[in-house]
Formats: sequence, structure tokens, C-alpha cells
Amino acid sequence: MSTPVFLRDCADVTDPRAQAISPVEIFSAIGVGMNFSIGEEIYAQDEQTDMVYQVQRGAVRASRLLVDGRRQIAGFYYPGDLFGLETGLTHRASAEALCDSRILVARRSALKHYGEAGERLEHLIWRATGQELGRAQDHMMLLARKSAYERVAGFLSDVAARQGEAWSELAMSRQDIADHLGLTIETVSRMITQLQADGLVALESCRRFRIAAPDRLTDLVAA
Amino acid sequence: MSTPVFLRDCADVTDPRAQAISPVEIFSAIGVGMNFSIGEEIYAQDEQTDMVYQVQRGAVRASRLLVDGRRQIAGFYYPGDLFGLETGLTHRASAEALCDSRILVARRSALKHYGEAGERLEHLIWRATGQELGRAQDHMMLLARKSAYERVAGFLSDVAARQGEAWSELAMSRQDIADHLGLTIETVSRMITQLQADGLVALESCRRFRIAAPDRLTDLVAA
DNA sequence: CGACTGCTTGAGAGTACTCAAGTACTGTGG
DNA sequence: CCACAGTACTTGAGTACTCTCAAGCAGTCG
Repeated sequence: MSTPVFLRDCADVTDPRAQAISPVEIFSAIGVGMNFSIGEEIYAQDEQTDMVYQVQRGAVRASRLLVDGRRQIAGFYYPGDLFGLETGLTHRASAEALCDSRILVARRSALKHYGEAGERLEHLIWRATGQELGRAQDHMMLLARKSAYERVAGFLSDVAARQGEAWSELAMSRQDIADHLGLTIETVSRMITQLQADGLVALESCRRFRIAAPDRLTDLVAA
Repeated sequence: MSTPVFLRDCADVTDPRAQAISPVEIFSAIGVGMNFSIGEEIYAQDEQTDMVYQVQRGAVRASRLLVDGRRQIAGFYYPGDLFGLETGLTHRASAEALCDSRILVARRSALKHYGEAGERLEHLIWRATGQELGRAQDHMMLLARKSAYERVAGFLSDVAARQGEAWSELAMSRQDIADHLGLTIETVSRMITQLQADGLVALESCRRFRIAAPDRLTDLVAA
């Protein structure tokens, strides 16, 4: 199950100096803030780019389209997360705001002009990229080998873990969830209903839920 | 949303200097060569690590296991490829030799002691990591949204493109292919049979094939 | 209040899986 | 050189899970 990059986990364990500095601080010293309203595109698929982004407020989805309209959402990003890390010549995905959001943008090639802070941010970007790759591998496992029930359970478990509170909000639609998990919107809906029936999660509204049986859910996800 | 002027003109993402230097040369100056025989493990899943690897000769698979035995192969690596790039605290996957192979190994944290060559290798590693992330996103799309037929077609197309010759060899078993594509071994076999029947590929033996209709195959894969 | 969008539920269809048998390749020993 | 065993691959039949198509329900906004 891929979880977006947690910046605070990015500190270099082998480099105590890096641990002392908040990546959020570094980025806000160098990046430029931009506002995006719900649904607005932050960058386009196949766009040539040299930028790196951080969510300051709101939420973002990175999605990829096939010519026939099939869509895959590579990940969701929340405050503190870096995104736009996949670098070929062009972005492999586009990124859109899930709700009104504020995004910090920095130019990679300009980082070297910012002295030590720029160097440290560059380091954090690389580290975050390595972790994102690890998460991408987890997500491949989910897509390749897990049942619809396990995928949805894993997804809700991740969202809840991210938010860390009793009740969690889903920033994305059922269609977004489906496109992230490689399912249809109907199957996502059915699995959520099933998870409720099985007493693993409880929904207050269709966008707000809590984990009702953490142990059983963890077992299911770890499987 | 208007883009600030200084962000708008993207610098050239590809640094021509970096491209001019062969990663193979740099790595062989710094890395230590090790031989692995067929099936032998190069590193283990969940192993804490500071190493980076390059295939010098042979082929490697990176795989990930769930506790119940379900397996996912994250990727296959050939001469010149870097692997072991996914970095959390531990490797998310294990790596095994697909055939007798020679692997170069270098310690990441030691690169800084190798002066300019070490610095360049570090740069190449980061570049490769970004590209690997892009490839991982492509593979997620394949796993989430493509049919068995398209997956196998895409896989054979990739292998052929890598080898660049009329006839291509499959270094891996059907089981490996199945675990890479999120299918069963029987389905992989059936799809290959189907691709032959449709005149898209031709097999000489079960491990050796050529693309018989490149245009139609490309259309199918791009879909 | 009605229209709209997003979510849920139901019935039937299709794709890929499971289980099982059969075939081809590889290496070893007679 | 051939027979045999072992492994890898292919093919077949039936099943199951997820998808498709369709309808119904719920929350939101003018």
C-alpha cells in the first residue's frame, strides 16, 4: 500500500544534522507559494519539468491517463509531502488539487544557488524519492496480488494512519479511490459496505469514517 | 493560476554532461565485483542496507513476498542497470540472480570518499532512482488497468526493446513473469499462445521469441 | 422544491483463477 | 545413444471474483 511521502520521516538516520532541520522550513524558505482551487491542474502529464512541489495546505492527487481514458492515480499527497519526484524527461503523471490547496514550488536546478539550505533540500528530495520508490513497490504488490476487499481495507487503514485521529476524512471521491486501487467505483462501494458489515470500519458519512477493529484490520492489511 | 515569471522557463532537465559519462565506467572504478549463481540471493527483503548495486553480467530480479507466500516482482535488471535503489530504513524487496551473474556493489555512504567520481556516481544513482520511480508508475498503470493480454504484450515488448535484437531471450521463468505482471503462470502461458496465434510475436522456443508485428504490438501496448 | 452530482445496490456477464492433465525440454545414468 | 526422471510449460474444464449496465438513494446547491 503506497502512502505519500511523509517529510518528517525523511530525516537521514545516519546524518544527525539533517534530523535537526525541518524540511518544511527549508522548503518554505526557497519555494514559491501558489494557490490552486479544487480540481485545478498543478502540472500536466508529459510536461517537461524541473520543478519539485510540496503541499502546504490541502490535498493533491497524481494521476496518469491512457489514451483510451483509463486512469491510474499514483498517489495522494497531504501537507508536508513532496510530490512531482518522478523524473524522466517529463512528468509521468499530472497532479491536481483535491480541494483548495496551497502548494510550494521550487526549481530543482535553482537549488544550488541557495547555498547550504538548497543543498539540504536537494538531499531531502533525493531521500524522499527513494522512499517514494519503496512505497510504489508496496503499491504494486497491492495492485498485483491483493483482493478488492484487502485493497480497500489497506487504503482506509493508510488514510487513518496518516490522519492519526479517531475519525478520518476522505479528501477524494470514490472514483479517485477506485482509480488508485485499480478497481471500479461500484466495487469500492461494495467493499466499504462489506467492511462496515464485518465491523472493521464505521462510516459517519460517505467521506468520514473510523477504524472500528484496528487489530483485525491490521491483520487483514498485513496478510 | 498565473505562474511566476522566474518559474516559467524550465531549464534543461537533462544535464548533457551527466549523460556523457557512462555509469558503467564510474561504478566499476568504485564498486566491488561479486559473483552470484542462479537463484542466489543478492540482498534480502527487510535487510537494512546502505548498498547500491549494478549488474555487470547476467540478470537480476527484485521480488517482494507477503507472509502468506504471495509474491510480486518489482523489476528485472540487466547489464548496466542499477538496482537496490528503494531506500527506507530497509530494502522493500529482495534481489536474486536469474542466472549466473556478476554484480558490482558499492556503499552509498562511502561515495563521498571517492572525490569527483564518487560525486558523479551519487548523481547517477539519484537520476536512476527518479527514473525508476517513473517506471514504477508505468507499471502500476499496467497492473491496475490493463488486461492480461495487454500486460503480456507490454512485457514482451519491453524485453525486446531492451535487447534491441531481432530475437530476444527471456532470462526469467513463466512464474517470474506471472509474478511481475500480477497474473498466474497459466494465464501468462495462454496469453503468449494467443499473441502467437494473432501473429504479434513468434516463439522459437519457450524462452526465445521475436516481435512479428511491431506496429500492431506498439498500438496494443500504447493503448 | 427540483435538478444535479455522487454514492450504493442489484442482476447478469466476462476475465482471470483453480485444479487437473498432458506435453516438451534438460540433464543424468545405463 | 537412449531411457528415464525431473522440471517447466501448455492446454482444458469449471469456478469465482470483479466488471458492466441499470436503477435507486442521498446529499448539495440554486
